Amino acid sequence: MSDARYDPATIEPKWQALWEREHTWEVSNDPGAEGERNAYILEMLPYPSGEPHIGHLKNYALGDAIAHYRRRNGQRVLHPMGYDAFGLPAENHAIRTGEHPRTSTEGSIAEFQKAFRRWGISIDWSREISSHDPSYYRWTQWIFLRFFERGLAYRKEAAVNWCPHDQTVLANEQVIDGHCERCGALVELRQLEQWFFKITDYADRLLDDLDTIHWPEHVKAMQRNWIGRSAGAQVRFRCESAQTDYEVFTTRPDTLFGATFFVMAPEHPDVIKLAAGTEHEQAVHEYVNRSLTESSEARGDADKPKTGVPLGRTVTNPVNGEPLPMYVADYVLMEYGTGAVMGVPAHDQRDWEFATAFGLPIRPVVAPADVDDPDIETQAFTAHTPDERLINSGQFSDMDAVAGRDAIVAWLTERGFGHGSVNYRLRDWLLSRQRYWGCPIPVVHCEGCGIVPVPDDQLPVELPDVRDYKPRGRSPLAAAEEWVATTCPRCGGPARRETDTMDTFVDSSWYYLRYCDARNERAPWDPAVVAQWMPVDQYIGGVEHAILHLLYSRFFVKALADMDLLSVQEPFAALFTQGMILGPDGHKMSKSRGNVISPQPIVDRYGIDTARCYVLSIGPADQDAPWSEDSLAGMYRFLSRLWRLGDELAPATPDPSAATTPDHLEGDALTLVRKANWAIDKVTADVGVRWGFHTAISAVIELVNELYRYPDADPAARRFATATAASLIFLFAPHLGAEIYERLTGERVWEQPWPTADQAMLVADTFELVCQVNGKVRDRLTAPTGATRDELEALALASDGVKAHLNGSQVVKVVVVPGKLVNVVAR
RNA sequence: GCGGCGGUGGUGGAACGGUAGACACGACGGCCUCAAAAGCCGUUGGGCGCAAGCCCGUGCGGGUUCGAAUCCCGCCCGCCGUACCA
Repeated sequence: MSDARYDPATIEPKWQALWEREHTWEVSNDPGAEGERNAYILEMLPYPSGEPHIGHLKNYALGDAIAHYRRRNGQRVLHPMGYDAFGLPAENHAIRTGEHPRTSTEGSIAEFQKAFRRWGISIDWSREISSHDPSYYRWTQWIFLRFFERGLAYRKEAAVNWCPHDQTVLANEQVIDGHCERCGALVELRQLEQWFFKITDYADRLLDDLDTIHWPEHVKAMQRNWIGRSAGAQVRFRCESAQTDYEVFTTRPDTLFGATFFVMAPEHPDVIKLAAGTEHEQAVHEYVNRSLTESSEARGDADKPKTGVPLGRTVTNPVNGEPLPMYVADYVLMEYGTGAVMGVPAHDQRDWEFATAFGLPIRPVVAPADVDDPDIETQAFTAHTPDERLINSGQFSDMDAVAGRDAIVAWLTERGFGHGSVNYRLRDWLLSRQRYWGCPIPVVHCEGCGIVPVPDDQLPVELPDVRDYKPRGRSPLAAAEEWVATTCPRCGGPARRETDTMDTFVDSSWYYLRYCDARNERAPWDPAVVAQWMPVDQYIGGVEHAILHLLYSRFFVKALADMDLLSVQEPFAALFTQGMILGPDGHKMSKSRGNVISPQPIVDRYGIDTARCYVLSIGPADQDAPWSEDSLAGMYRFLSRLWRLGDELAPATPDPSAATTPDHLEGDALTLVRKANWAIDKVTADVGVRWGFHTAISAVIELVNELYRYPDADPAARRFATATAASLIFLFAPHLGAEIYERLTGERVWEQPWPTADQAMLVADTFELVCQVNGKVRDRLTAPTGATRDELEALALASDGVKAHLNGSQVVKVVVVPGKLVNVVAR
């Protein structure tokens, strides 16, 4: 056995230099050869802040394994890289240190570039992009203008989430439990004019098309919840004294006869007006003011007792003419539905609590089958039971609840009191930010013309340099007077530039399109080129982007497809969400916990191949798993064992036939070649079908263990088995795989087709027959592979173990699974 | 509440109706060595037994099946997402 040492520090740079020199991983946009298939493998682009961490390593090791696997299966693989370079962390760093965000960001990008090369990731560097580069954000602005032209980007004043710490507005998606996603500050509501994308226009398509993509169920579920489609009806209630109609949205039009009151949100514009002149005017004022100053977190607490104040007026229930007292209460939200609800305390828990607190009548109108009255003593009856029917509902009484609902909606529609309707939880995407380090919004404000888009030929609107990055409630850009002051492209008069910048999620909503045609200077992309690659065949990233990035990107693609700029409806045909690598203590890595493992020292000590194999071997790739230094060392030990085999078996002149099965096999040589074919079969299924990277690596370990078990087997068989191990491990340890494969065969492993298992080698002449009595294993025999059911049954019945356990009892039945086992059922 | 995922040795995990615990880590023992490191070879779910072997074991309780970690029903626990969404 070889006693030379596996030294990744000499092997790895050698191959990296070769791949770099030969541009090995670049693909052109020229159509491939006949029969060649294109594949687009993409990992989520990194946000360049500081240095890459261990999560990046796992992400790119995973994507790289897939990319290599697809290439060797004959596909032309697009595997690019870029940077999501705008954003708050760099800007906050600038506020602290005065260093320009561009300087720190580009420093960080350099770290990532270095790391990706040191990690040997097979990237097509000719397509590299960064979102902060004017040659990129020029097209972000161009896309914004296309959205603007179609009314998909618009300005409106609305109650928006305001982070007092970061001094900027936030999208709904960026508010977590009432706190800022970035800094954790308690978010306030402010009435401000802001830019929005009309993502709500796409709610139905975003929901329906989830059925067309191969994404993890939990991610689809999150998106469904977030879109929050509910079907119901819009119903109009007349307030005679105010001469106004108020509409409500309800998912339960079947309970309309059970309405006993009517509630409006404190933010509802008519609340103050309605109370004016009534005895409740003062109380309503106070209540509304209190609600508006309360944090969204405190107000959103569902356990909070119901509060409210009467408005001193009534509305009329259209189905029965009953007057319903009106209230203002903070459990009604202005943002959802119409900002007003009908109170049906018998069938809605919140209404039940409100009615109980205010002594309002609770009238059941839906009853389960065979029950006269539902139990509403301690809570609302909200369950949907089979065959439930309407009661106390005028002409609709005794109807089946589902039929009754439709009948009531039809009745309302006929008389103009309402109609069926659908509501969404999804709101439009608030995209403007009062911050510096982002893509400028390419419009100007002209006194005469209003909002005027910057013409395409004047793009990009470049981000000016400023001295002070500190947010002061308006964008730091507003201080760049010379930049702000401009002329109106329409009338030529004086105008001011928009000083808000875009949410960085805008930048990352289309980057995967730019990769396809990254150097195009006339357009963001050529639709014909994009059509070659899109959609992304396999997207890989963290589950933290399940809603934001993945929903926004889907919206972008649909909107761009509607403009005939794309021919696909979905950006990512398949998605894989990798699990986190936790600290050695089993907790999420964090500086404050002091459990952060940094990749660089690991790579220096063991080499990147060990690190890559390790992060893919700790468990199923979509699951979280803790870091273990010991297991990492174990992986190094395994790669060393493989390397020593290669070193020992490498002939003076490499022989390409080492990669093919030797002839005339018997004994240990046959065992080894069988094991090699078993490993090919196993790794192919694990990587190609099941995404079982950890079991794939285990299979190669088994193959190597087998080689150590038979050190005296025929060298040709050992070379074949070792070359096979190198060929398979190449997906995860590309440098070592290439090194050993070349030393044994003289060939470049990445230019070799993915190996195919020889079916004849997957079955042996004999197998171990498991003999059970009543389902319990009682014996194991060696049986010939082709044995018939009868032969197997006879073998089993004759075995000592079976006979000992039958011990006189009667055989009722014998189940035979050919090639596997015999189960004798006895009584 | 709702939605999604999960519960298997000391640890990470295998087994996708057919031998529970592959593979790895850790631990223990051995070989090599003056010694150590490295490496190599064993043993390693629990209990009883000198042994052959037997019994018990996949969160809990039922069920389907010749056979269940796996499928079905009912619980318990954990994680993730979301939540006064009418």
